[in-house]
Amino acid sequence: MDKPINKNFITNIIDNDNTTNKFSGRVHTRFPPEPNGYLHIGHAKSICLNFEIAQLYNGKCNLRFDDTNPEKENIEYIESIKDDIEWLGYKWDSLHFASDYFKNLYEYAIKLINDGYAYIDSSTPDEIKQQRGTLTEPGINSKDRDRSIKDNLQIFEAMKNGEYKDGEYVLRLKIDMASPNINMRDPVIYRIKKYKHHRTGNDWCIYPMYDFTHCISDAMENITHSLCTLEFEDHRVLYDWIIDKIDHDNHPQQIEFSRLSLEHNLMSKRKLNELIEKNYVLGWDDPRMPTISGMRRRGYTSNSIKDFCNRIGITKKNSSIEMGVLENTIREELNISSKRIMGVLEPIKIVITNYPENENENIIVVNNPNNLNDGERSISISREIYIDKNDFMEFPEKKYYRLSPNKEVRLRHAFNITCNKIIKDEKGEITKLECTYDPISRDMSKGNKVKGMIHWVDVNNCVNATVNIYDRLFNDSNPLTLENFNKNSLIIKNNAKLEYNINLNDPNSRYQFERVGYFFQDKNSSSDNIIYNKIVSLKDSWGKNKS
RNA sequence: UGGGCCGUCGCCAAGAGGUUAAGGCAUCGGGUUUUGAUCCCGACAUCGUAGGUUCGAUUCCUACCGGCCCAGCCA
Repeated sequence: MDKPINKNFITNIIDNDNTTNKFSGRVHTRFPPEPNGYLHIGHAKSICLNFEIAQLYNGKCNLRFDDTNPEKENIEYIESIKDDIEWLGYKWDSLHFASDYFKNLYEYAIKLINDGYAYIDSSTPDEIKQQRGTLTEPGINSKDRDRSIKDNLQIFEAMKNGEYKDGEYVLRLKIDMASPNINMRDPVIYRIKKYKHHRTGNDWCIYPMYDFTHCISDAMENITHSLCTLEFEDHRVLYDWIIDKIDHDNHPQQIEFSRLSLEHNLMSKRKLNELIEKNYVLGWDDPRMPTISGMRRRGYTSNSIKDFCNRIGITKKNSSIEMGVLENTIREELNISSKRIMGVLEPIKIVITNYPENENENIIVVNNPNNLNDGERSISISREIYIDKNDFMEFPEKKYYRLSPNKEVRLRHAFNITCNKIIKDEKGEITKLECTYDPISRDMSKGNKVKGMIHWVDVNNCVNATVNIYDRLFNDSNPLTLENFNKNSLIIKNNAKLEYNINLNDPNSRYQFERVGYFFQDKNSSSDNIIYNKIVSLKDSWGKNKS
């Protein structure tokens, strides 16, 4: 997707800012993740927005880790986030950590104390909660609200020096306990937390909170447009209040847009982590996960993810995107870019009784009928082949036009066969089919016209593989808990037979297994355990009508 | 019930006083095609409701209705 980002209400705001010269024509965004989990497709929406906007306006986009809560954050997450952004194909203009600003933040806090805009509170968390009031009732002032500036300064410094225990004191802004906006009721901006930080070690035992940190970090980085999700709308007045009170000359504009939600998925780092902890999935990069790393492992391309983000748009409306939009995006790309091969997921053996033994023939076929530049390959067929179990029905339902007893069907790229005999084991399971082929039908124009065409693989010229078939993570379109987990979200086909032309040494190539779907080699695939993951099915208007 | 937002086709989403109310996904027809795929053609909304302003409103105003967010020393 090299086309530019679609215009949206945010680009409209920027266009307007540019005409009024609000930021002298500058556009500088940032993507500010907290390193407390892996990035998911919802983050991709934000990443694309921020980076694409910077690109569109010849501006800049920073990557800044919002690492103000050492208890939840770690280096593994930082590395994975950088890795995912790079994989998406974006380059940040500069890399920052909120923790780099701890000193500045501390100094700004002192300024606010000096100016009478912040005070030290010794209230307990419970007292603070009580005094905050409710949605409909105003809060009441803390007993410490009028502590002297001198005392505030002295205690704040002692807090920093580690002289108090966790929770003993906090620094709060002095705004308005009666504000209808609860965020303005003297928010806590510093807490004591004697916890080793992944970057600053034990340098600090007080840590600034989001509301105080984020706006100042934006201002310091010269950000112009601070894009965030809807739940921060109520925080914008506080954001503006702080920038005004510290009197910073760069006052970024916070603009909120709605989060992405994808049907049949969860988009909460906490719950995704729970899926891992409770062994519903194998890890952050499990191909079923809506994480960037999971989708990458499954076989989604970075372009398809960017294209998807562009298609869904940016608004302030809460919305939920159907899986079909995502699936169609990757299908559209892969239809053009991926070579076709044949692959049988659940094999049934067919013996073509009138085909000579110990012989085989090679057939030249195009790699991608929708992209002839992909060239041709040679496939092999002989007396014994495999076809997929669901391409045969002993008692065919109406309009089933694949293989069934005494019916003729065409083998893709080869010739027509007719099923003459079903061979079953003692349990009644079909083990083999005996068919005859019509030599004349090698020439399509000469054989019988048949409606059905199925894929197959030569028994003597194929590779064994395990194929993972994925389905939606949750059955419910809007899962709220893990209870609705789809137990069939992973079905392992461990006896698949793939056409020998598949290039096992090229882990980056994606294939269409004809009539089935698009597949990608799993990262754990090896020469003695070949594993492919289904990225997405082909559309199937027949199967769909049945279920 | 305080405050902040949102409401255009099944799902997204343009449009901002006069438009045939874009486009994508989905769906339904039909045509190519021996991948039930792709591709191509066609069908598919009067804009949450009710009033008002106006020659004229999805676009402005008012009131309702419906939905989301906020009472962490999380972000």
